[in-house]
This record gives sequence, structure tokens and C-alpha cells, in this order.
Amino acid sequence: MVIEEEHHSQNRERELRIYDATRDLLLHYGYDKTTVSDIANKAGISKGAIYLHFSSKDELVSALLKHEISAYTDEVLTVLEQDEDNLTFVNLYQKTLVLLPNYPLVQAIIRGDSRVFGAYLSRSSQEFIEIKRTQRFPLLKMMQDVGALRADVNMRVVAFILDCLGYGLLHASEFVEEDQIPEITAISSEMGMMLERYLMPDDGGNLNAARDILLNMIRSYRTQLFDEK
Amino acid sequence: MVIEEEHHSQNRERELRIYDATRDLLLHYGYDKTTVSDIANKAGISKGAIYLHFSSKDELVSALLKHEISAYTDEVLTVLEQDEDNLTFVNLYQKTLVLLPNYPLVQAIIRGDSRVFGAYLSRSSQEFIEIKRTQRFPLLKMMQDVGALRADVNMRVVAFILDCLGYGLLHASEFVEEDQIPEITAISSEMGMMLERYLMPDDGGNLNAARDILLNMIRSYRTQLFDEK
DNA sequence: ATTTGACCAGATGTACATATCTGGTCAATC
DNA sequence: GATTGACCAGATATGTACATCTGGTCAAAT
Repeated sequence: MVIEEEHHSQNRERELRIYDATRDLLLHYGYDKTTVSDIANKAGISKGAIYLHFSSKDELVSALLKHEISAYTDEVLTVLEQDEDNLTFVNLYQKTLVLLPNYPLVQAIIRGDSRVFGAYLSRSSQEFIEIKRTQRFPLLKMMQDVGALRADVNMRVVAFILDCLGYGLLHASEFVEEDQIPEITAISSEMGMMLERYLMPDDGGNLNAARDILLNMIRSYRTQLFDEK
Repeated sequence: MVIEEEHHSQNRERELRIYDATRDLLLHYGYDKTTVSDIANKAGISKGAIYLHFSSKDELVSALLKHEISAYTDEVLTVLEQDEDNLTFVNLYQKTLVLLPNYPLVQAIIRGDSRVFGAYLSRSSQEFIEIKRTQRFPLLKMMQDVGALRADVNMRVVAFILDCLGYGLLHASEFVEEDQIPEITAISSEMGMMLERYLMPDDGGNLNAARDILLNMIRSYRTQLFDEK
């Protein structure tokens, strides 16, 4: 029993090493230029050992992506659940956005970065990405319906504007020098202010309801992601 | 004299036909797939005649781009100068943004569209684009300094956010179905509302000053564009 | 004096053969 | 029975010879 435990954790530990190696290599060289041997080398194991964990290179990458998304949403959920008090738009936004730079692969997923994912992208039909965008409008609409957001805006258009803004943020390095990009804390704080002034109802709105909707949406996204197939 | 006049206008008319042909072909097939013969054919003249107007294909395209930018900024200036009264942020934004879809080449320039400009882009070092982005912050800062925008925002970050938003808007067709994109009038109206609530000082601010700064900036951009070389 | 379009050199594209690489396997090893 | 790495087939990259295209010119036509 003790032995099996140890053994299992040995395997798990190796799996995590494989994830680490794959993440580093994907971000640095991209999917096409990263070979299974490279990953094995970097993880300090043989190529065959990779196939003891994953049935193919694609499956390894899929598993890694789920792992990364899981870690990111986990952290977001934890943080959002924590501060019951002192809830503001700035907070809500800052909390979820500030964590993103710690998960560069998640950023690359949302961005649909072909440099990082190469041939993998065209094959796997981006199951991960779609969900987020198609659910932005419903999320905002629900928030508006419970009175968390002001009623006198065209929410369909607002969703589109926020999509554009998000797209721009994730692609900023394409049109501006890396060192010209402000701190993510400054950006999310400023964006929080903007959304607060723009979308908060005059009576202050129901921020707890907004937070709960956001939490539920993330939770259902997680379920969807890990249950199907 | 009359003959010369007529002759000149004959040449000018042919130059405009060349512009029209080039614009159409660039937008449809892109720079690399558009040959000088194609342009000549479409304009109903011989290839040699093109070289009576322009010394090279590149120079033709440069001239066309200046021509397009000139036309667009001309129209913007006219419109902005017109309504002295009833000045609002929504108006200011709507006026400049609503005209852009009529100038698809200008959009392509701002977007740095490699499909449209192909090899031309890498060569000509995008003299046109740079100016606009590097001057967004100074523009906003000036507006803030004259009290047209609220003082309690980090204008450097606001400029960055607006850059991201602009980038996203121009690249919208890359991440959302064409028919999911709202009407440009709805977008600019909603964006005007957003900026108004976000950036307008509590006392309403000095919108005439803001408009004048915008006008001057566009005028100086035009001068810069047409004077140098 | 204009305008044309055949012409040219260099760039670009095509086709194909050859060399290299790489995802995945499995007999041999530990 | 867990792990390895030599091995293989198919994919990808490289070299190369040849054909086509295209920006630009200029003698000839208008």
C-alpha cells in the first residue's frame, strides 16, 4: 500500500516533469519544431517513457493544455471565492486578469497562437477557445438581467467591444514594443475603472450576483472541459 | 491655355483611373498577385502609360496610399469642422470612425495587412502607420491637460487600452464571423458612450478644446505626410 | 509628343529526386 | 514489469534543373 502510493506519486511526479518540459519547449520552439525526443531529453527520461503516459504527441499536448487551463481556472476560482467583502468591478477584473501572465500557455490558447501550436491547431479544431468567446454575451446578459450591469447599453455591442479589447490585449506584442506595454496590474486596474464607470448601474448594482454568475460560468466551463470525452 | 488645361485634366483623369484600378486589385488580389499589366488592363491603358505617371510599382502604391489617406482625413476634417454645436464624445468618435469603412485601403494600412500589401510592407517600413500610434498618447495627454478629459486616470495606460481596442476592431474579422460584427454606427455610438462615462470630467469638460486638438493633430499629420520627401 | 506592347533579365514558381528527420514501436535490458 | 533506445515507415526538408512570370525599357507606331 505504502509502496503503491509512492509508486503512483513517482509516476505523477514524472508526468509533471513531462508537462514542464513540454510547456517550456512549446513556448520556446513551437509545436512543429518540438520533437518527442526533445521533450524526453528535457524531462530526463527516454522517449519510450513518454508513451507510457500518453498515447501520442497530440494527446500529450491536449492533456497539457487541460492541465494548464485547470490550474488557471482553479486559481481564479479560489481568488474570486475568497474576498466576499470589498467587491468592486476593479477587483473582479483585476483578480482574473492579473493571473493570466502566469499562464503563458493559456494566453497562447486564447490567442490561437499558430507559432506555438503549429500543426496541432489546424487538427484539433480549437475546442478550448470557442467556448470562451461564444459565452461572453450570455454572461454579460445574465449580469445585466440581475441588475449587476446597467440596462441602458446594447449588451450585444458591448460584448463585441470587450472581445476586441481582449483580442488587442493578447496580441499587444504584435503592434507595440514589449517594453512599452504597461504593467498588467495597471492595465487591469484601469480597465476595472473603465468598466465600473461605463457599466455599473447608478444604484451601484448587485456585485455579489455578478460575481456568482462569473463563478458559475467558470465552473460550468471546467465541467464541460473535463467531462466530455 | 484651354488646351493645356484640358490636357492636364486628361492626365489627371487617367491617374485617377490608375488609382481606382490599383485599389480594386490590391483589395481583391493583394500586392504580390497584382501585376502592373493587370492594373494597366483594368485602367484601360497600356503598361508603358503607367510608367509615364509613376516611376515604379512601389511608387504607384505609395502615391495611392497617400491619395487615400488624404481623401479620408479630408472628409474627417470637413465633418469635424462642421458641427460647432451639439459636440459630444459620442459625436467626436462616431464622426471619425463611421467614415473608415468607406476607405478599406486606409483600414488595411492601419492594420498592416500583409495579405493586401505583401512584399510592399516589408520594404517600405510602414512610414504611414507609425505616426498614428506614437501620437495617441500625446493627443490624449494634451486633451487631459486642457481639461477635456478627467485628470484621475493613468493616461499612458488609457492610450494603451485604446490601442488594443483599435487593434481588435480592425482585426475583428479574424476572430468572429463577419455577420456577427455589429453595425459600425452601433459600435461607435457605444464606444462614444463608454469613453464619455469613462473619461469625461465631472464638470463636463471642454469639448471644443478637445475637438480643436484633434483637428490640429490631423492637420499636422497631413502636413508631415505630404511635406517630407 | 504621346502612347504602345514586344522584349529582356532577374525573380519566382514547379517538378522531382534525394536526404534528413521524427512519431511511434517493441525486442532487449535493467 | 518498468524502462530504454535502436529501428522503421512515412512525412518533411533540401537541392536542382527547368519553365514561367513580371517589373521595367525603349524602338516603333500613332
